[in-house]
Order: sequence, then structure tokens, then C-alpha cells
Amino acid sequence: MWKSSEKTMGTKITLKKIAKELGVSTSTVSKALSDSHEISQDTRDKVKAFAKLYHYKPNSLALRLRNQRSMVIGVIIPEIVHHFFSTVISGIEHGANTRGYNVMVCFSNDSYQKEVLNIEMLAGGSVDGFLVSIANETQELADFRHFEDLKEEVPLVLFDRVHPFINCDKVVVDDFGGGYKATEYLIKTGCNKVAIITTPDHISVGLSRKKGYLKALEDYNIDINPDYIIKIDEKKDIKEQIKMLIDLPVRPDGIFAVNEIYAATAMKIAQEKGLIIPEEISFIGFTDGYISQFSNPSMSTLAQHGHEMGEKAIALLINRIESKEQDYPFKTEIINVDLKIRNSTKKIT
Amino acid sequence: MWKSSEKTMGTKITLKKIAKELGVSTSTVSKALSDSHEISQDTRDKVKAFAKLYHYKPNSLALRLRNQRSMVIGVIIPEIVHHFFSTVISGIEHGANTRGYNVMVCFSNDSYQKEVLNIEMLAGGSVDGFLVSIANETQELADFRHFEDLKEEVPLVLFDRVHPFINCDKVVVDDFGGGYKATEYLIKTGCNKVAIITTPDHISVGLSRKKGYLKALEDYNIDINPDYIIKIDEKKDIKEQIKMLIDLPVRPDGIFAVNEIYAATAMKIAQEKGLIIPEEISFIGFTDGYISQFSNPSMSTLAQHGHEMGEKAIALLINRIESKEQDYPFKTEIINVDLKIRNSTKKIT
DNA sequence: TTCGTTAACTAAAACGATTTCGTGTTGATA
DNA sequence: TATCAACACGAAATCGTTTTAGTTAACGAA
Repeated sequence: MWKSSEKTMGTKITLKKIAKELGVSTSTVSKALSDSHEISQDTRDKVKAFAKLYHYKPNSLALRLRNQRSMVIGVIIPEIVHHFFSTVISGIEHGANTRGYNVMVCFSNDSYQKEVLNIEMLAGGSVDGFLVSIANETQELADFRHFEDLKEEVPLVLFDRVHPFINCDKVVVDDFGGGYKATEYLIKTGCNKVAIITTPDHISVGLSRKKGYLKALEDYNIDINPDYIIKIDEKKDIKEQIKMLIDLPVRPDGIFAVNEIYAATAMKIAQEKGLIIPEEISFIGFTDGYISQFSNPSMSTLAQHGHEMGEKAIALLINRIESKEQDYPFKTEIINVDLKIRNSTKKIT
Repeated sequence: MWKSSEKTMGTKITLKKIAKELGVSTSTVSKALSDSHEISQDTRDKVKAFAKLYHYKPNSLALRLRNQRSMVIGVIIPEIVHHFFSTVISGIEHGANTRGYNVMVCFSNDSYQKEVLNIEMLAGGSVDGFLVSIANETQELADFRHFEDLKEEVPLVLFDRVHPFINCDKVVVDDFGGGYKATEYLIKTGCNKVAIITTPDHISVGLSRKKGYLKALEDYNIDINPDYIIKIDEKKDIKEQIKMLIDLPVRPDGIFAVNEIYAATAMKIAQEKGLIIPEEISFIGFTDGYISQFSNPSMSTLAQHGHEMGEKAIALLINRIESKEQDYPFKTEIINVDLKIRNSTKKIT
């Protein structure tokens, strides 16, 4: 096995080792590698050749420690198996890379504990800023101290799942508008018994979408039927809960679901019962992901422009990081949603 | 605005600042915080109170630099919008967390450049080990130098998209077996014109699945029809390429697709042409994700057990990290796949 | 008184890099 | 010959932490 020459110096090659091997000081090596005019061409060449030979790479930890900059952005999202977050991250990556930053993603799995842990892991020098979407459990607990502590150290931008108690830059989807548009469309295509499948009220986005739904009903003078509002408890069987809605004596003729899964599940159930879609019952979901695209009939849905959200969020964050004056006011940007009509709804006449 | 007291000391609170403020040395502060018996109870209390008051958190960069351990695992995957990788990551996370490690995920977006960049960002002290699934472009270029360099520094485990040229621990799905099982099932349910929708041959998993397909045909004495093997070029329109298969004069009566998207797209096309599924044409996909679950008819598919793959991979990696003797032989683990029959295929009689 | 012990700290090195400020040797010029 | 600048390099501080190896002072015992 050749390569003993590498081993003799120890596994990791550092400035110090190069210096010792070449009989110069570390400062000389450092300067030579950065082509400083202080160092003779001769020495520079020698050092560079040696460094290349041994694949020298500066230790990034040491660099970050010294420069007090990491050029890395930490992202924390609640779920990984989620089309929308995927698109947001692609936007974040794009924006970050074009401005010279790198991105690291961690997952809270909607757990408060893991959210705190992730933040602790990344805080303290590892990243220059945070982009986070709050875990469900954290929203439920309404305990945001970890964010407060964080904000004093490093900039924070919240996206999608945000909370009014936390004072920082935010980017959110127009959830209210989306709920309104969906409900309005169902009404306009002849549904007068519009139901909503949503989340418990502590989930901020679900709540906003429901508010949009309620406002639309109000604007069109339709009475609110509490039976038509179901809040899914994810700990129980989702299918059973949706079945109860569709089995109601007076069955809804239009269903707005606050995410793809609920919408697709509801549609499956309706199909199993032999209902004709969209004539007998229409569906609109939220998030234009694969499920909506490949369901049959294809699902009408609210497209959220996750990529755009990611780009906006990272822009806000990097601006905050790179501005010296820390105290310009916090912004909240709202990303528009588009109603994408496919075949799970009737057409407007 | 109260909080001036915090500001007077500078934004970031460090050991040194605590020491200065309390008139002791940094060593004392460090020891006090770790409850060393060398420090009097009095001082310990004082230091701890002060640290808590100012939310002192040790700088993780400094810690890692000193300990030469980060307890962080770097994961690099090609795509984010991908159900299978999501499940693998959940397995990785689970395994890592139970052994005290944290996980950071980066995305190569199937680009060679970004793969190299990500590795450079994480290497050099940031992480204790790498878990990577090779980018398509890297497989095409067949340039693996960045992995070779890496391996000398820190352990590497490859999963799913691997390559024989890279000598390290690996975890792969039984792609060959999956291709075989799918094809065999189609044949056994009466399909004698089985087609495959796959990727170009440089994609390792696609190639293995195709080999399984070919072996099954051979074992059942069915001649190979080159028209029935189509390799999707993702740069062109996928739908068009699949349409050509289904529009063939002698239409296939069974289609095995090497991923969910191809399978679902093919099924949609067949439905648009009015074909009856599964009687006139059957479908089997790969990856048991949302698309397969929510398509209509629901998709028969090969379940890959991504979670298990993640757990295996992280176990391999951590064992490698924590073993002093670096030279025990490299392992390749193979994860079984299960054929999950739903409604896009006929039943075995 | 002197030695030894202990309690309670501090100094300094180390991790790997950069950078400011020296410092010693040339060679040219007054 | 003395002075100065240019050149090529080194020492030391710095980033934030831990840890080893001292260093004091007090007290008890011989």
C-alpha cells in the first residue's frame, strides 16, 4: 500500500504541518497560499505545490471561528415529506447560492423538542441566520422562548408557519385569500353546501384558510353550518373523520380541504361511495403538488408558489444579515396564491 | 426599551466576557459551568446564575474545533421533492438521534458542481461523517475524485445511488429483485407484452431495475422487444416519450416503470386514450409514495422501505466513525423490496 | 518552625486559521 | 560609512472553548 508518505504526517493536513515540513512559519504558509506579495515567488511556488500535493483544504471550522462568519444559512422545517416545503427550499437554495451562501436543512418533525434541539445545534456560530417554519407542537404549546433567545444572536426569518407573538421578518402565503378564493369558486359553480376540512385552530395556516372560507360564505349570504367544518385530529384515523362528513344526512356538494392529503383522501372516499365528481361533489385542495397532479380526476387546487416564498425569505434574511444597522423595521411579505382549476370542480359558466 | 444591560456587554456572550465581568479567569468559568469540584460552591453558583441570566450558550464552532468532533452527520441527496428520499432521511434522523448525533441535509439537485460544493462546505471539521446518494450528473461524468479525497478525512457511506468505483460502505435497494418481481407479476397475471419505462443506463438504480426486468423475461421465455424498452430523457417532454410507447402498433399490455412519476404519467395517458386499467393494460411503479397511494386506480408498486435504508446507512456510518481500527472491510447492505399490489394490476388467479 | 496537604484558583497550551506588527538582511544612496 | 527603503519572513494576538499543569494561601501536624 503506497501512500505512506501521507500517513507519516498524520491524517489531516494543516497549515502548521505544511509549515513544519517546509521549515517556515505558519504565517508564511498562509500568506503564500493567498498569494501575498510579502512572500517571495519562490516560497509561494514551493508552498502551493506542497499544499496541492497533499490536498490541503483550510479547516472551515477554524475559518468560521476566526471570521465570525459562516456563510451558511440554517433552515428548519416541520416535515420533510411535503411537496410544498420542498419547493420553498429550492427557492431558498437558489437565492442563497446566488448570494454566496450555503444552506443546511434540519427537520423538527413537528416536535417542539426537536425544534429547540436543532436551533441549539445550529446556533452559536454555525450559521449566520435562520429560516424557520414553526413546528405544530410549538404552535400548540405557544412557547417561543427559543426564538427570542435566538434573535439576540443571529437574524431570524419565519416562513409559512409563523406566529404573531414572534417579532421578526416573515413570509407567509395568502392563506386567507386562498380559502376565500376556493370557497367562492365552489359557490359560483353552483355548490351551496360547501364544507371545509381543516386543522385544529392552533395551526396558523389552517386557521387563516378557515377564516377565508367563512368570509366567503358570509359575503355570499350562506349560513354557516358547523357540521360542515371538520378539524382533523391527526392522532386519530383521518379517513374515518372525513367519512363522517361525507356520510352526513345532507351531504356537502363542495369540499375545500386545507391540504392535498385531506383533499385526495376525501375524493377517494367519495369515489368509493360511487359519487360522481365534480357533478355531485366538487373538491378543491391546497398546495399544487404531485398528489393533485396525478389524482384522478386531477385536483383543482391553490398553487402556493413555494419557490417564490423561499426566494423572498432568503432575500429578507440575507439583507438583514448584511445590513449594519440592525434596527430597521420588520417586514411581513405575503405570497399570492393562484386557484388552479382542474377536473375535480365544475367549470364556471 | 429595557435590555440595555445586555447590550453593554456586546451582543454575544462568551466565557471570556463572563470571566471579565465576574473578575475571575475563563478557566474558572468553564469549570464552574461544568460543576467541577475544583471550584467553590459559592463561585459555581455565582457563575451559573450569571450565565443563565445572559443566556450563555457555548459556541459550537469553538467546541468542535477543540474536540475535533461535531456529532453532526452530513447528508447529501440529489433531489428534495422525492418521497423516497424523505423516508430515508427520516430513518437516518431516527438512527442518528438515538445515538446522540444530529443531521444536516444538503441537496445536490443532481448537479455535479453542487455535490462538490456541498462536500467542501461540510468537510473540514463540520461533520463527523457523510451519507450521500450520488447525483445523476456525477454518475454520468463518472468523476468521483471528490469522494476519494473525502474518504481520507472522514468516513463515507453511500446509499441508494452508489457506484462500484467508490470503495466504501454502501446500502442499496434490491433494484434487480424489484425489477424481476414486478415483471414476473405482470407476466403471471397474463401480460405477455411487458414494457419498461426506465432511465438512461448511467443511472445505477434504473439500470439494475432494467436488468431484473430482462432476467424475468428470459426466465419466462419471452422474447425481448427493444420497442418495449424506453429510456426517458428528462430534458425532453416526458409525456411525449411515454405516449410513443403506448401508441405502438402492438400496444404493451403491462408496463413496469422505474419510478412513481413515470408510472402515474403513463397511467394518465392510457386513461386519456380510454384504455381500461388493469384489464387492457396494467401498471407497476417503483416507490410507494403518495402518488401511488392517491392515484386512481391506486398504483401497484414496489415498496422500498426507505426508513430501513436510512437506519442501516446511519448505523454503518456511526460504527465506522466510532471504531478506532479504521480498516475493517467495507460492507454493502441490500434492502429488500416488497411488491404491493393495488388496483393498477390484475389479481393472480 | 517547617513540611505537607488541600482548596480554590489561574496560566497557558491546544484546536486551525488569519493578520498586524515587528525584525533582520540586503542593496542603494547621501 | 551611515541611513533608509525594500524585501522576505516570523512572532504573537485573535476567535471561544477545555484541560493540564501550575500557583497561591490557609491550615494542621510533626
